[in-house]
Amino acid sequence: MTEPLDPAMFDGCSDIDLPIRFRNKWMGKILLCLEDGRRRYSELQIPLKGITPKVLAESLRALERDGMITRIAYPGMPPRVEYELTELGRSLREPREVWCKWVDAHVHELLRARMEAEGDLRDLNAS
Amino acid sequence: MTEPLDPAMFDGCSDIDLPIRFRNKWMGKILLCLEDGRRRYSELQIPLKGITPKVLAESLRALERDGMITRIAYPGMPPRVEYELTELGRSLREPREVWCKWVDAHVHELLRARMEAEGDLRDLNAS
DNA sequence: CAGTATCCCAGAGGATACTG
DNA sequence: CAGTATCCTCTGGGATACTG
Repeated sequence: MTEPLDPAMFDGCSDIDLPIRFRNKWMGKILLCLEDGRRRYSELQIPLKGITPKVLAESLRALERDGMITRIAYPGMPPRVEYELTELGRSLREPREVWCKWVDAHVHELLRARMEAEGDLRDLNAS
Repeated sequence: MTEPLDPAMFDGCSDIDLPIRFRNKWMGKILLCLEDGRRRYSELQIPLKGITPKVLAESLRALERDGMITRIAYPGMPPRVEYELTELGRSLREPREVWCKWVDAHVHELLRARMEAEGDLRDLNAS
């Protein structure tokens, strides 16, 4: 039989808890957008449909603080700023791709499960 | 040079957007707790230090709706309920481990980056 | 034991307008 | 162009008490 769970199971185990910053809605997309080269602020806004300037700026600052990206500002008018992945930021590619592969492979099961759950709810409401 | 970013970059690309449910604070830990066997509700509360019954119940319902776990209720008094990973739930192990390995390998760089950022802030405040 | 039922709050994220 | 500044909403998650 399975052993009892250790109360200290996660002590010193930052592995699971740390990625709070990656629970950010846009992080994954921003990182992906930067994966094939430097991008300007305004360039990022295009594929990131719906992101507001405030949220994009905040997300970029957070990624910068975490050492995931570098901000490169060119002096002059009009301003020109580019963002680029650091080595650390680039190293995220592998885990992200593994995750994406999982989703590709299982998204249908997941959606089906959710739809069945919805169906059950409808049944309940109907009764 | 890098090509312009496609405005429709994420169209039909659920890969990045879908895991909203996994942005849940406790999902990773719950899944991990279930990884080596069935667990009772009360057993889960122990390593998940600090989780409230409401949040644990909500998380379990969500995981169930997504087809990640199964709820097994034994009739009788006092009640006894066990949770178990489904095949789908078990398949999450690999991506989770890849992610954990990334954190293990890079947590120091991340923490150092954050501390440096803090330092910069202090410098600013001091000036 | 395995949960609900209530109430509450911080903070993530959005809308809009403005600026060096 | 590359952001700030404000204001606002919403909901994930916590605290506490109660129950079949």
